[in-house]
Amino acid sequence: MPVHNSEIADAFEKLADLLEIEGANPFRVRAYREGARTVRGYPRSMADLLQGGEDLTELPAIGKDLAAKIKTLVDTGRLPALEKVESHTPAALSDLMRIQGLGPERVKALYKKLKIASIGDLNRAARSGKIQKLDGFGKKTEQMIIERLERFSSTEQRTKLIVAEDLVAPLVAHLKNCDEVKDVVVAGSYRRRKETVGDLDILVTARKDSTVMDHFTGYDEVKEVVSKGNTRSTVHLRSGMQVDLRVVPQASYGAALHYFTGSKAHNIAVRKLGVKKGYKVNEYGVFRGNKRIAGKTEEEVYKKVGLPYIPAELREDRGEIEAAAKRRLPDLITLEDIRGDLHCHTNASDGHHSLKQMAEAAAQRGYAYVSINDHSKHVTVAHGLDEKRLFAQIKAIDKLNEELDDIVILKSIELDILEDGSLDLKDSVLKELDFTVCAIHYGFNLSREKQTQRILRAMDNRHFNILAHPSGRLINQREPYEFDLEKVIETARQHGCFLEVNAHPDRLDLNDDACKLAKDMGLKVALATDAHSVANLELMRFGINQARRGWLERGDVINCLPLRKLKQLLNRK
DNA sequence: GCCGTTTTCGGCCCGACTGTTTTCAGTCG
Repeated sequence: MPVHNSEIADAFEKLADLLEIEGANPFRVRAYREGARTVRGYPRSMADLLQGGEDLTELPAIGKDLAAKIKTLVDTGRLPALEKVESHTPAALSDLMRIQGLGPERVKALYKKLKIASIGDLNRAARSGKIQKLDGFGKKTEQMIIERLERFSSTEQRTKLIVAEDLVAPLVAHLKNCDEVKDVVVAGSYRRRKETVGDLDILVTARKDSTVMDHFTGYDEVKEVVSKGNTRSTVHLRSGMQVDLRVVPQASYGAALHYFTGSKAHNIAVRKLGVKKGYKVNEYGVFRGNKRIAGKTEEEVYKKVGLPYIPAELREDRGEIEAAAKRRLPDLITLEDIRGDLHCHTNASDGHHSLKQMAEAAAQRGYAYVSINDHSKHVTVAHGLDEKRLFAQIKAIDKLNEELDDIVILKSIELDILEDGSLDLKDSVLKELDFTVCAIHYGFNLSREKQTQRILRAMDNRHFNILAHPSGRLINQREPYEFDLEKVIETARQHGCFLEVNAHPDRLDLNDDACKLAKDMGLKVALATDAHSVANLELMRFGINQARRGWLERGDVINCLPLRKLKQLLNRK
């Protein structure tokens, strides 16, 4: 079993936690955390990079030492440095750090004085009143620990963006109801349009002595006020979502928006640029000495540190700072660039609406074309189409295309890739289609090698055009299956195939990192909703979010092309 | 431990809130 990037990152983070508890050099601790972040977010596996003879110290935040540790982990599956630390500091102490309100100092004190080395120990000690007697702890801290422990197991998961949107709308409306509030904007990962959000960061502009904080904590849905100050408050909603509200004056709006949008890594990089120029950058502005020299808009802040405006979706410190400095930021795709949807179902399989309803809804969105991609016969639960029914659908589409003059329906299918890499329907019917979208719907547990071969073999069929939801993951529900994404991208490029960016908010597959990898490797993608109803066509915007996070431009997405050019690309011959 | 159009050594982002304190440490974002 090859070692996963996430396992390497976990090991580094654990090492960082334990070293921090031991009181190691804080910058050394940070170095492990930053190394972990690089490895976790990297779209290619460290194992593959090493096998290809690449130099890991080329990666950001990876130096000689971490590169050697990664190699050891990949070669042996073990990290001696971590084992050594674990021999004198219990590994489970890093679990205690996951509890909100417990950091390295408190965990160390709990371990040294009360021998607390696990969540269970902590629970017993808190409930027996031992913790409040410790120096630096008190009754409130003990109570806080008990409450957080109760919450600990249930609230680990991040919230899908589309779910967060439903929480945001009424809350923003509530805040706007406060007369003293001018602007309300949701910042954080929500504004960066990340596929999931951990909490909500909301920024409002108002005078410092306004009543907005009372208004905020008085919101109906607030279950618990965690902290409350003049400029910052934190609450938990009944839904379990944590919301941070920050209040800043109008003159700081841009600086605050930039700061609270993050990401943390992006902010640190921007601040470092500021320091180089002799400025201090914080949420109130850009300062030279005590004088604020920028802060009203985000553009101002970027300009002062020598950069053009960077779109929120790119702010992950994944190269956008360097690209901005060279004036080489991508001109990101927008929803208006999309000319059609390339993955839609009808009630012929598991969709809810008819061919005609789907086509008319797509036309209403201003699309020039839409493709119909019902399931193929292997997906029996979805009443997938066999050759005969697909022939019938092809005829129906031909007929409908004659009737409709404002949109073209493309004849397609969501074709199952069988376990041996063959396709679910005969070439005799596939050749009648405009193109195919092919997908894996079972056999998720094949080995990485077999799964990769399955996909590559499928691509050998000249009727294979687009690989749908390439990783098979369902956010918060199902991990991606094992396969070699890089090899799939490379083979797709050679064969004239494409990968889908499935826009459904449960999938968003390819994810952002993979979008960027495809782009860097010269492969275009198809952005498609996998709509199962007329309403689902609206989900395209989530795909746009993910594509923008993956640095994609109009030219990287095949359904930004007019129909004639699209058809040329989809004709493999 | 990483990193370098000042540096291969000496730096490493910045502020708010809480609780336990009599002036600040710890934690978080």
